[in-house]
Amino acid sequence: MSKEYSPKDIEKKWQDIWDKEEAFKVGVDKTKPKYYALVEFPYPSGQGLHVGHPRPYTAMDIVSRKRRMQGYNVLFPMGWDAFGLPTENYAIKNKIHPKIVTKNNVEHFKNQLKALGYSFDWTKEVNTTDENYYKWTQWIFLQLFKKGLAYKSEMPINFCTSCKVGLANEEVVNGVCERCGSEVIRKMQSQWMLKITDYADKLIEGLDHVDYIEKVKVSQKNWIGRSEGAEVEFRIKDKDETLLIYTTRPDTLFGATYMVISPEHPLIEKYKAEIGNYDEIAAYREQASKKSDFERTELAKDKTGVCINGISAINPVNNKEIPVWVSDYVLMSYGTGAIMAVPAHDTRDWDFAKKFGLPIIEVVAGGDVQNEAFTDVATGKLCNSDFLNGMEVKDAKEAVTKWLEEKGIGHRKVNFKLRDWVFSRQRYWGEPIPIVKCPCCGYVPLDERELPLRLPEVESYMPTDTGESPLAAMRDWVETTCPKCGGKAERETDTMPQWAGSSWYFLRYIDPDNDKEFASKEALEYWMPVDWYNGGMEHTTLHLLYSRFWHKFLYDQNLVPCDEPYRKRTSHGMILGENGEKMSKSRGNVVNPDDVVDEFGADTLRTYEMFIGAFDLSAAWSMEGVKGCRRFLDRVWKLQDMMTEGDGYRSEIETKIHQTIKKVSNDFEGLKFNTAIAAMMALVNDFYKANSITKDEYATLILLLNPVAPHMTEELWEMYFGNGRAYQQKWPEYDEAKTVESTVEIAVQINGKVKATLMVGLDEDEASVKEKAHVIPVIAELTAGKNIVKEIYVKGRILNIVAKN
RNA sequence: GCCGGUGUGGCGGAAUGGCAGACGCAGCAGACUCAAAAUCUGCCGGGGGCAACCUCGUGCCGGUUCAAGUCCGGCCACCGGCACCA
Repeated sequence: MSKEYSPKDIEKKWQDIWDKEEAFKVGVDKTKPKYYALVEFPYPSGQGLHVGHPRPYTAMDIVSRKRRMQGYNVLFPMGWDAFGLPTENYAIKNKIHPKIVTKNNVEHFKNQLKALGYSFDWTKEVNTTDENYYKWTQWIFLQLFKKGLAYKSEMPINFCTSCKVGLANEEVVNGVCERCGSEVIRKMQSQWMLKITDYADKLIEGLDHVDYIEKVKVSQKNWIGRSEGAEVEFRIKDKDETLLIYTTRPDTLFGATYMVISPEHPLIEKYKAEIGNYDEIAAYREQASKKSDFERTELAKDKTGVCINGISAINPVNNKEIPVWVSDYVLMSYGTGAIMAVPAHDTRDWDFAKKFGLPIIEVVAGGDVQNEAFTDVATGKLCNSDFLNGMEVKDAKEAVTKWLEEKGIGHRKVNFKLRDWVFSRQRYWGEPIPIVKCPCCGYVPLDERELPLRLPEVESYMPTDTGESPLAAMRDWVETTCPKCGGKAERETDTMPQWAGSSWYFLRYIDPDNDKEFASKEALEYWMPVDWYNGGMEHTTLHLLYSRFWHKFLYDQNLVPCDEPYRKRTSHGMILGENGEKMSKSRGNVVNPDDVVDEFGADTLRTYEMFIGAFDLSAAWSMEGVKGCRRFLDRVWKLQDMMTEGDGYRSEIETKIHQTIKKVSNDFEGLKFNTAIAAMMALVNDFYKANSITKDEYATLILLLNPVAPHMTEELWEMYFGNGRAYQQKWPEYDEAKTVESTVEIAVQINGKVKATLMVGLDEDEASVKEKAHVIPVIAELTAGKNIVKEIYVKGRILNIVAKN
């Protein structure tokens, strides 16, 4: 009898061996095909590894290990996205430098990851908070600045009235501060912005050339929100003034019965003197600006507004005079901040018109516009629209746009929902922005040779009362000289957002110790693009979009060899608590991976997380399920007691083995780890039924299972096969011809219902199969005296006899 | 409101339009044991029948097809994201 399977004895042993042998260290090797597998690097929080982390890591570890066995040179790196708020908050609370907090957390995380046996190349480890790393983050920022893609702008920020700090959008939950629950107001502040909107079209277009799961593509496209329409000028009556609007429905121009401008629209101030009810409008604007995000969403349905007295506009298509209103449902930040309102064919305009008794004119026939806005553009023809009458919406849109362009009162225009990226944070624990503000020269970049611009030691990490970064209090750091004129100047005190470091980390992995460039050309040429990147859906419109933007910019500067960074992108589902709810301390349903490893072993945790369900869907944790996976590994372990003297695959199980190799190989690539493991379980069950396994059969099983349960399979390999390590072996191959049985059981149906089964040769001809089927007593009986209308034979699967009375 | 996803046994979940429920969990029975646990073996959707079998069954209603969990049309429920984007 073999000794008992004891993960505790085995797992540490192999982790140490892999370390010592530098088993997964890679370099540029042009004799082999390269494969770059990437998982999102974690934020090293104080809580340590969550049971959700191992799911994507194990998945990509499996792919990496399999690819190595298939002869690829695989880069599978790991690092730390370590700047960020929780660390800073922890530092404030406990008066420990964030650097120390980060160091401790990273150490803890790394130990946990090592205990799970991942085949990361730890020589490529990066940490976004290392000077030698953020030096290059700053360097890329300077390139963006030099190309005019980084600029400073007055922007409203989210300001917590209680904490007195600026908050990122993600930190505002339902209009209140995520940390203290106090009201969040908008406050104007000068912010660094990145012009991601310049890349809006490229970011959409690039999606056509990459293999991302559809969900991700759709989300990114929706987020960028491209729309095609026209800008149209409306004359203001009795003034040498026009009001420019944006519309996606120029075809409905004849239905515009009033106009609406946003409360912040400059027109109001410009004609202050002529507006009869200026005070009323100013009061409305004041009220609108005070609305918190929470109120804005809550009150979204209830339209408010004020008509501007003394100002009216002329609809350019029919010269009709129409009123101009002010309402906060028109946003200054989109389009031109002014719209033409077509209540018959836009639900928001319809709501507004109904509330204020404005006329509703139908211009696309097909609905009942007095009762409901008719917004269907697919059906319906134009009416009440002069030269557009009778046209389809699409044709009318084109015709009227041409007409506007000819008359010089309008033109085609593409708009995006995507806004420029607010890149400033009034925080300590982030990359300092390498810019100096000089009273003579304006914003001046640091000389690249000055990088990295290090974070200074500060007394307090607390943001100041004014909402400035704690760096602002460091006068001796702030006060500097202008790199351009040498005069007195001040450093920028805002830092970069957490998304900065993660926007290019996959490039640094390639050549992490390079002090001349962020990575060498040669290494970039060899490794890029990332072949497969797996990460969370929650990063689709943030990290994933930001990093594509940076990468496209670097490509345009000739600094990287390809325009899209990731060839393939997949996403994993969340791991929920046993009760099906999101794991959280307050719900008391958190599972600690360390405990699972301790009780069952890392291989069991890995197997379970892959077996738990479809990889892209969320799945609830089950301790009973974990036990089942441990049982499976125990059964594989104990197969050693059933080993027979013979080698090769025995004929009675050969087909099953070839089928299993095929299924496991394909399922690993298709992220169907649960069915791959199920197939191996089924094979193991067969060995138990036979109560025997040959050496070669065992070897194949061990290698197939190696990517999932690397420690146990290495141990077994060493015990029985010895020749090198399991991870160094060739991935098992299957013979397509041997994956099919020569005789198969088919179902014989009558009128679609199974009545019997029949063994036939796979290549047996149809006539012979039919003949055999009709001899079956049940079939003969049921078809007796009936008219056989037709018989359908699907090779090796089914014979359906359609019989009628 | 818009976009996306998911609905299959007691549970997690399998099924290129071709025998629904693979594999696992739980449960039941047997073997081993003084006994229990562990392990091994077998059974395991509902209803009916002594039985061989019959019959119903993949959220709901309809359709296409020799054949539908799968395709089409119309709903419902739950989960996630976005949200006055003209």
